[in-house]
Amino acid sequence: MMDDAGLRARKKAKTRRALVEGAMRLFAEKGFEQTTLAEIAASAEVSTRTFFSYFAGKEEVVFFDAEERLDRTLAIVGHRREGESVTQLLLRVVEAGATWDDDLATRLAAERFRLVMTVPALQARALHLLFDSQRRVAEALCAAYPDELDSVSAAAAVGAMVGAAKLAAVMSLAKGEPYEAAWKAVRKAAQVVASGLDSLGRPARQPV
Amino acid sequence: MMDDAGLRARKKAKTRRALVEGAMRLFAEKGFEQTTLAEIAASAEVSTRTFFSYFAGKEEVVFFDAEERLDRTLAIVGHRREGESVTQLLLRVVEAGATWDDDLATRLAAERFRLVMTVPALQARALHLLFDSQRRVAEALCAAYPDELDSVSAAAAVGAMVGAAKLAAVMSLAKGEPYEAAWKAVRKAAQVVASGLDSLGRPARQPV
DNA sequence: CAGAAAACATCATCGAATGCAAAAATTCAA
DNA sequence: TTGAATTTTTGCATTCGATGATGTTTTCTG
Repeated sequence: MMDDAGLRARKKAKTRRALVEGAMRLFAEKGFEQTTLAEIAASAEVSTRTFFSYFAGKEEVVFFDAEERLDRTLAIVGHRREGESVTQLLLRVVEAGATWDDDLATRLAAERFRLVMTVPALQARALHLLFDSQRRVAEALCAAYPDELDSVSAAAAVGAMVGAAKLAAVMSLAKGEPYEAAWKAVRKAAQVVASGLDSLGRPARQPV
Repeated sequence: MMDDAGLRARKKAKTRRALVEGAMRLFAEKGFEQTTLAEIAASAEVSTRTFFSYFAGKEEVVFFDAEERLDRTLAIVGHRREGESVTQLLLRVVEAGATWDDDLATRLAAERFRLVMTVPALQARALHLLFDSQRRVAEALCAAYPDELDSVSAAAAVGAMVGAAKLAAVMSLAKGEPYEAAWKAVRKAAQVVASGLDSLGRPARQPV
């Protein structure tokens, strides 16, 4: 249907935004599980019943931009550069994970991260979303390199890269290190995976 | 406290077992979300309230042996063999994931797998458990190779290996391949990670 | 057997989630 | 502009998972 014209669509987008902002504010103020759906709905001036026509559940609000981000990642994989290797492409995907061009997402990034790290239900939801994304990315990668990758190799590549990046980031941040250090850890992890675990004990290869 | 003697402990173990078996049977018969806690509790002849003193929630029943399996994995990492490389140890851990020595777990393995693949809530829970396990394993690995690994490298290694194995297994099974093929895919994925992603697709290519 | 401790049941409550039908808002065509 | 047609919102009822409080039964210890 029409994408942005129409009062209806605009109002819908506005309500969605209001729900996200209201919910995130409440989560920050009084905690995720302490915030009830009734309160979230009230903060956007809709009924609790209406909430569920925007989000499937309380957790979904926190990941309001997940679909959009996945689409962008799939686009990167789908339009791979000429002569680019699988590894190079995946490193570029990891790198792209750092960029935000969405207002709302940028503003809420820190609070979202804090929530995901502290609320078990959100942690589980985040991992599930990430997992589904990996599957999609692996399929796209397989399609992008039809002559070089079978589906299992593609899955292994994506799983390894994302798995390493994820765990490296979490371990770094769990030690209380700042964002910058965490990103450095992610890049290092990606490099290790790219060049093989066997390179771990040995002197580091020349970084890219 | 005493470990296994005592009527109390035996009865508790028996009840726990009854809850697991009853729940899994009901899940198989009528589906996970169609089964209520009241029914599960009734199948083991306890009150619904008592159920929660055995499991934190309906999903936990399905992963009744998670803790035990993690402990065994940590034991492997903790007692690494003389001269064994990080990669070799991790490959051995992956391999050990295939072994079951628990009656109950063996009998319920197929149904459990089917459930996890089809029920979103269980998928999320499984990923969360796996993630927490990875953190613990990464820490253990770091402790086992204090001279060769920092915590980020250990995290990257574990994340890469587990991530690759997981995604490879799921992709394989999603294609309808049998267990044996899935395990082959897991081993292949582990090998790819061990030798580096760059080894994918192009047999003879200079490292980055 | 008596007292302590653990496990359990009963009762009550809260919140998330869903189905349903009525009401309101928006679109579109005449 | 008016009046359907369609979409969105809402209120209500209900189901179910989860938790707390409290008293009772069962098991353990001496």
